[in-house]
Amino acid sequence: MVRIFNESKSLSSTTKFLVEWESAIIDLFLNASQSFGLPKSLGQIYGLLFCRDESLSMIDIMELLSISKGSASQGLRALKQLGAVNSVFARDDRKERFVAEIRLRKLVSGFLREQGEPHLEKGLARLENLRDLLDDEEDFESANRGQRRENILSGWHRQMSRLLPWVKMIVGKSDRLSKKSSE
Amino acid sequence: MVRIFNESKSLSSTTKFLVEWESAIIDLFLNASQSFGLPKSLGQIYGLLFCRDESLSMIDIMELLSISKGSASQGLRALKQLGAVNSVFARDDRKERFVAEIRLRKLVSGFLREQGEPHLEKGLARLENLRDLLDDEEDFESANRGQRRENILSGWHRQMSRLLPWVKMIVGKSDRLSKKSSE
DNA sequence: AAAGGAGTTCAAGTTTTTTTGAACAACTTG
DNA sequence: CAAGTTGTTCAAAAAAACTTGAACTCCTTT
Repeated sequence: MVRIFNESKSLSSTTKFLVEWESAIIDLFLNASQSFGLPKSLGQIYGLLFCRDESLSMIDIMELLSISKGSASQGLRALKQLGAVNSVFARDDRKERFVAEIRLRKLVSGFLREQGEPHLEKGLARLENLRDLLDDEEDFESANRGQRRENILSGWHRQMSRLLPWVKMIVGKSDRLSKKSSE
Repeated sequence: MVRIFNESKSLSSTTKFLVEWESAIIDLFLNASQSFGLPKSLGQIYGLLFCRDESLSMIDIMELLSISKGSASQGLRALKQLGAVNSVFARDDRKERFVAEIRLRKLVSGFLREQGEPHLEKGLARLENLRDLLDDEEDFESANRGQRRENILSGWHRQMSRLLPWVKMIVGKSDRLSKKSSE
């Protein structure tokens, strides 16, 4: 009984193959993903969800993209972490289902939060470490040169820290304006 | 005669080993390089040049970093391409010598020019290709869904294109303000 | 024009990253 | 609670990226 229900639902709502333009979009995201330094599979999975109106289960994704369970599981976890996909839980169904986040503002801020901010923090720790090393430097010339470099790096760090909020703001603003056409 | 001159010059101006804080900075750039999706050796080379006041030849770089001729050559080419290092030609010397570009504005705009803009152009080409595929789509439902996706992607493309000039501007502005401390 | 230095190229080797799939854990159902 | 489903983990395999070094080009010097 339940089985019949599930099958009929799948047939009615989820096309079990990719049409040509969907493959093109998936390939587009695959490339984009790599240029952002993320694994290909993240791009593929996101691209697939981006194409579909209905939510997909992990198994749908594995089958449509011909990727392994492991890739699908890890890819979806990373995408959730980035805020690029959201889970949907349908009652009557034990499976978790996924949809793509299509608000650019959310995508960008998730990316900056997960990829940008950690690097800035790590950079701060490294600068502190550098200051410690400079305190121990005996040679005056060298210590002086190191100090000048430390100043430059501190300045860069400050400027990059200031940049991130602006990026979020600029993308966010345009996003809200263009929302009418996509939602 | 010439040999003696060159040797004495090298000894007086270029320390033939790395001090501790220099290694720390080189390591910092090595990591930064990777998080920007660039090869490690680019970061190492840039980091070394960043530390030194005097220009270095390719051979100096190979020796100080213990990297191969090939890496040094390719790394320096990529860094020049990015605008992150500049060549200096000393007369009396056939070797090309290099110095690091330390103006953040230049570094950021070079990076965006070489990494950001090409991706935006490629994206535009892909969008055109996508439109062609959609024109050929027979199924009405599918074509309609594809059209909605194409609209979203076009919007994103527009917004990202607008973002780049802002980033250059924001970093450029702060850079000019903090210039007094580094130059 | 031979010898030598500076720099480039690229096929082969090395390292790093990504993907796979089998084993496992957690839950439901009959 | 045995059997079935969903999803995670991680060691090993595969793929991708990076580095090396020998061969080569182009200059300059003797």
